Amino acid sequence: MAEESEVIRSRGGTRERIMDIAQEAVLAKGFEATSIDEIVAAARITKSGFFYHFSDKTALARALLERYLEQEEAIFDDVFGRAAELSDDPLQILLIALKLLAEVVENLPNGHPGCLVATTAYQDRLFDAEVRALNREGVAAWSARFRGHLEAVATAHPPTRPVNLDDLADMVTGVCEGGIVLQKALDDRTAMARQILLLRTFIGMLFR
Amino acid sequence: MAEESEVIRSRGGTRERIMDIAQEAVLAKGFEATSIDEIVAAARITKSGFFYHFSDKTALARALLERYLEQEEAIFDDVFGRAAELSDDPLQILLIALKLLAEVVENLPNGHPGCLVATTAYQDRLFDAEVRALNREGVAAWSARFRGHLEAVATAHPPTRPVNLDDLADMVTGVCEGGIVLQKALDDRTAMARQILLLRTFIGMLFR
DNA sequence: TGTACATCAGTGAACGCGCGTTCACTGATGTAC
DNA sequence: TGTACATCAGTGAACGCGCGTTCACTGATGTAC
Repeated sequence: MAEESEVIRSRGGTRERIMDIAQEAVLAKGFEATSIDEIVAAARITKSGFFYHFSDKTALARALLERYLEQEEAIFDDVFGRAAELSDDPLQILLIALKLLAEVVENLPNGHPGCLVATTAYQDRLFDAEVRALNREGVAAWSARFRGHLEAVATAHPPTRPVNLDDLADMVTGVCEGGIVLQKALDDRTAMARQILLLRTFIGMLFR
Repeated sequence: MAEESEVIRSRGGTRERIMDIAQEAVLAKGFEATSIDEIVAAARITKSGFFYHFSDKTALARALLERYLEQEEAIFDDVFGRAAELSDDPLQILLIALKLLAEVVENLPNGHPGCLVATTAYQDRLFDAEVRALNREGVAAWSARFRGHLEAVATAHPPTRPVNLDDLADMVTGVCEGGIVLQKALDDRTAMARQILLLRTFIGMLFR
């Protein structure tokens, strides 16, 4: 019975497995409270095995954040890409993309597990300038993307009230971040999707 | 020269000083990364002095969160109280209150230092059911307050589009939380106030 | 007003455990000739 | 096809430091009679 849990060398997958386990723990307890011991126990390797993949614990933090930012970019590419196939109007594309985004986060198994950008921001004294810069640039890239779409929308449909498009672009990120905090604090896995849909309603009102 | 830093027993103020120091550190590094050693060094007492005021470290977490929730309630009492003196119309009261709230957070010395509810939510596996319940009830109380105001607004000024008032009430909290994350991640101390003012614009549009 | 006792707000020394990190080593797979 | 060597993906044992917590004690202030 102990034999069935024999070691299966998962060729090349160990690093990703370490990161998956670490990310889940970091989003639930914070970075410092997540020990290498608990990670390697869950990953079924030894501590030295961890240090083969990461030179030290801060290298894990950097790798986690880099991977997370790439994954989020991929999600945004996906929803805006699918939206662009369904309409030619910039406003419709944005509204469809926000609807798709709400669906994506709603359909995650246990709701959105948390944003690594937010935990990093709330623990930034733990990290060096490089990680903080990565976090800043990650959020700035999201805002730049949304800002681009919003400019196209505003050109085709002048807003009914004067608004700062930079602030509105930031609000897309902000409502997502706030939605996740609500979700975690209220223990309500639907909060984030509902917040995104409400922002969508406001954007729909503004540009018509 | 070493003599001038003599011990001044700050009658009764030590506990508050411990909590001020701890809160600043918790909002910048997380709870577990904030050591009792560093707190007592900054507070100029010994470790045993800390344990005179708090039975253990989790008692500090609970006290911090309780105090924070009370302080936030006081701020909301203040802005809605001042707003109610300036108008009789529910919509105007809400819009004035949001403007005052934006001013309050903008005028904090270094911007809003961070929300303890958000850090707690992002580290909830560190805490027991009591602290998690406190956090949930704190956010629920904010939403209930906003929801009350929104009902009065909706009665006097029917919304121009169908919206769920519960979601909108949550959004006031959510935009604040998201604004703080943006502020920290982008290192831009004005982000939170601008997000609140943008939400105010949307609310103004919705009820007219 | 004086004395006895209680409470307040801490001090100082010690504790064991868990943490991140290092280092010499290993067995399986890949590559060159 | 066989052999030599290099690289990959780890293992196992040990390290010292910092962490939260405990415990016996203390000196100043407050209260009862």
